[in-house]
Amino acid sequence: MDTLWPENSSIESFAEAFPIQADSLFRELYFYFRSQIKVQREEPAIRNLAIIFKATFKLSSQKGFHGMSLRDLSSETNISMGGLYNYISCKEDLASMIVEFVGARIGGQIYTDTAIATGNNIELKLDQTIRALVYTADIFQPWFFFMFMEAKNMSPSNRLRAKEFELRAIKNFGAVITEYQEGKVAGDTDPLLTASTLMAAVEAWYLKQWHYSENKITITDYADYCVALTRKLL
Amino acid sequence: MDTLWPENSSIESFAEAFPIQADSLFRELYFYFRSQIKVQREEPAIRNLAIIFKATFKLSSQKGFHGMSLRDLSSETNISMGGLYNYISCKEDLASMIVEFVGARIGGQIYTDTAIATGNNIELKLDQTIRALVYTADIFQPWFFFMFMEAKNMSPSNRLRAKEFELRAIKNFGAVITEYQEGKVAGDTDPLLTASTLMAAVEAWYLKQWHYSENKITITDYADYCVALTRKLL
DNA sequence: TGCAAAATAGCGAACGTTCGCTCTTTATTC
DNA sequence: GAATAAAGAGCGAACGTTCGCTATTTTGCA
Repeated sequence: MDTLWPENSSIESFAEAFPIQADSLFRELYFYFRSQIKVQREEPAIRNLAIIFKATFKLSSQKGFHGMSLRDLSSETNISMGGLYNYISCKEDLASMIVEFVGARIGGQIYTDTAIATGNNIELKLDQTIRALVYTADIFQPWFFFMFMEAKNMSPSNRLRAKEFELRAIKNFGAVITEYQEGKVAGDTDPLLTASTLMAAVEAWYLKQWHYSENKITITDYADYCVALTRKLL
Repeated sequence: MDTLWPENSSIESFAEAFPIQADSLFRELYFYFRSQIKVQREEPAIRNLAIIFKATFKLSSQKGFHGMSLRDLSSETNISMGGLYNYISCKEDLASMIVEFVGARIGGQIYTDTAIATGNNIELKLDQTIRALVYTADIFQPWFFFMFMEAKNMSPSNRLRAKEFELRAIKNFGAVITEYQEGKVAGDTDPLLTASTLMAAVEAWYLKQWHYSENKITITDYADYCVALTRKLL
C-alpha cells in the first residue's frame, strides 16, 4: 500500500489505520466483560467467546434471537449447556454484551478519529467520514445486523442503548454535514434528513449484503456511491 | 378536494383514487382466505380478524413474532385460545396470511395503476410512482414492518415470498427510472442502485416512524423529499 | 310469528414438548 | 493434587396445539 488513510480511501488502509480486525475483537470483548465471565483462563475464554458469538450471529440471523434456543447454540458451538453458562449468566446476556460492546467500542470514535486524521480539510473530512461509516458497517456487519433486527425484542435498557447508538450516529454525521454546508454558498437542505438518508443507505449494506454481492458491487464501490449520493444531496 | 390524483399529490387524493382504506382491508382478507378459515359467518369473522391481526402487529412490534405467545395474543384480543384456532390452523398461519395477502393485494399494482393514471407524461409518472410508494408504505405500515422484521424468521416459502416482494418493487421502480432516463441526455447512474436507495428511504419511513414524527415531518413532506432525492440522483 | 332442532362460534383445561436455567459429576490444566 | 472448565441429566414453567364442552345464531316447520 503506497499511501495511508485518509489519503488512500480503500477499506484495507482504513482497517490498518483503525485496527478493528475481527480476530482481536473477541480478545477485547473478553477483557471488557472479564468481571462477569466465570472462565478465567485467557486462552479457552477468548476462543470460546468467538465461537459462541459467531454462532449467535449465525443462528439469530436464521431464526431470530428468540427462535434460537440455547440447545441450538450448544450444538452449533459444541459447547455443553453448562459450558455456555460459564460465559453468560442468562440468555439475554448475549444481547446485552453485543449492544454494550458495540456502543463502547464504536460509539463516537469514528467521528473524532476521522476529524483528527483529516485535519481542517472539510471536503476530505466529509468524504472520509462517510467511507469510515460504510467500512465500519461492513466490518461489524453481523453485530450491526443483530442490533438492528433484535433491538425491538430486547429488554428496555438494551433497546434504549441500541436506539441511542443509532441516534448518536445521525446526530454526529449531521454535524459533519452542517460544518460542510457552512463553507458553501448553497445548501438549505435539512442536515438531519440528509444524514438519515445516508444512514438508511448504510443500513441497506449490512442488512441486505446478499443483494449487493449478487450484483457484484464491492464495498469500495458502495462507499464511493455513498459519497456521491451525499454530495448530490447537499 | 378540488383536483384528483395524479394531478393532486396529497395522500388523501391518492387514497381516494386507490381505495385501500384499512377498514375494508380485513373484509378483503377474509374473502381471500375464506376456504381456510373455519368461521363462516361474515360479521364476527371480519371483526375478529381485524382484532387478531392488529394485535399481532402490536405484539410482534413489541417483542417479535416468536416472542409473542398465543396466550399473549389471546389476552390482548380477548379471544380464547380455542377461539383463535377457528381463524388459524397454526401460529405460522398468521405470518403466512400477512405475507400472502400483501403480495397479492399490493404486488405490481402500484406501477400499473400509476402508469395508467399518468399516461405518457413521464416526469409525472416518475414523481407519482415515488409518491405512491411512500403513501402505500404509510398506509400499510404495520404490514410492511412485520414483513421486513420477521421475514428472516419465517418458513422458507414465506421468507421467499417476502424477499420476492421486495425485489419486484426494486425491479419495477428501476424500470420506471430507466424509462425516465431514456428521455433525458444525462443519466449514467445505475437505475437499480438508485432504486435501492429510494427503497431504503421508503423503508426508513415505515421502520422508524417515531423518528420522523418526533421531528414533525409529515407523510406529504417525506413524499416530496423522496421525489427530490430521486431527481437529484438522476 | 313462535319454537324446537341443527349448525356454528367460542371457550378453557389438559396434553406432550421444549424452553431457560441449575447442579452435581467428570475431565483438564498447571 | 488442587483448582478450574466442561459436561449433561434434571427442574419447573411456558410453549403451541387439541378437544370436549357451552353459548349463540340460524334454520325448518307449524
